[in-house]
Amino acid sequence: MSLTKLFQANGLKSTPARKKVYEALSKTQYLLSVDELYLQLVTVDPKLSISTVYRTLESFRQVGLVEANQLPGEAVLYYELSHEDHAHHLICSNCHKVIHLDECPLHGYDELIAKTHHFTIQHHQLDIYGLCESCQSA
Amino acid sequence: MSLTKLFQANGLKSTPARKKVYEALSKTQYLLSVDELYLQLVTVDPKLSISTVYRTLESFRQVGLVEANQLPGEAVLYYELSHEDHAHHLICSNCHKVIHLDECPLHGYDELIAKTHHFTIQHHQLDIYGLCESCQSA
DNA sequence: TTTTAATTGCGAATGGTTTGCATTTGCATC
DNA sequence: GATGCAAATGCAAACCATTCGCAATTAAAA
Repeated sequence: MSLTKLFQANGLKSTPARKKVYEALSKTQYLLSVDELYLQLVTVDPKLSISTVYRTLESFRQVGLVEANQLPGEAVLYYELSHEDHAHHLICSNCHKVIHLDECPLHGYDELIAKTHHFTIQHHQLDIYGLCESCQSA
Repeated sequence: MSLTKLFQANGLKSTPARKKVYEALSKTQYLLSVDELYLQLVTVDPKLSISTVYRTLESFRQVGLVEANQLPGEAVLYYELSHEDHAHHLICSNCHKVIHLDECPLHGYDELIAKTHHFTIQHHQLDIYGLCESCQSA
């Protein structure tokens, strides 16, 4: 499916800025902040506005194309394309390289815990932080 | 151990503001934002500055007395007293009531995953979100 | 091609957090 | 208990990531 069709299928107009943002996210194995994304894209399109990057990511997020992640101790959000069934991550604290876990290590244990405490569970968040192979060497 | 001694043991002077912040955190079962904490304390001490609340929490955090939590979709941090061995939470999305899990549901499975992907693990984050009993009724 | 609503760029506004600085306050020492 | 000094505080200003208003541009349906 072309990007244009993907966007239109989600009720979004296909624009150069949106294509660039999507392509940048699809090519990286790292979580990217708005700033990182903007700095990377503005070199190609000097009149790109950072507002557009914010708005594009928010549009994408609303239709489920991207996901926003908060990293411990950092104020900014880090974005990645959505990967269904890949809710959990192995994240390099240093370079923000991310590996998607294709299985939830909890295996429903969260629901058991919630029930014990009379909670109605909505969702859970699990991320594992460490150093990736390259960052260990450096 | 008195609060004064607790603070001094951590290299912090014992001040009224710090006692108030600590007491407020020790009495609640909810995660509290800086603002919530400030609004609560300023009624007792009208000339308390919100800067002091920020600085107090940051001092506490640095010596490990409190922990800061980010809630999904919220920009502000939520604080609680540190509970050793209670790294994971059951958090009510509505009222921010928190229940501390006294066991890690991963049981070291995170290290196994990390090893598989050549990551050196540093830490992980696991929080379960839902509605507490009171918020389910309401 | 025309029309219309969505998108963009730009700059200003926002809001949570931090900082500078003068004042106050713990608390160690006398 | 009085004194001295570094730490803590209050206040206002600064900061900075993010959002917003608005006019100009552009995608895409008619």
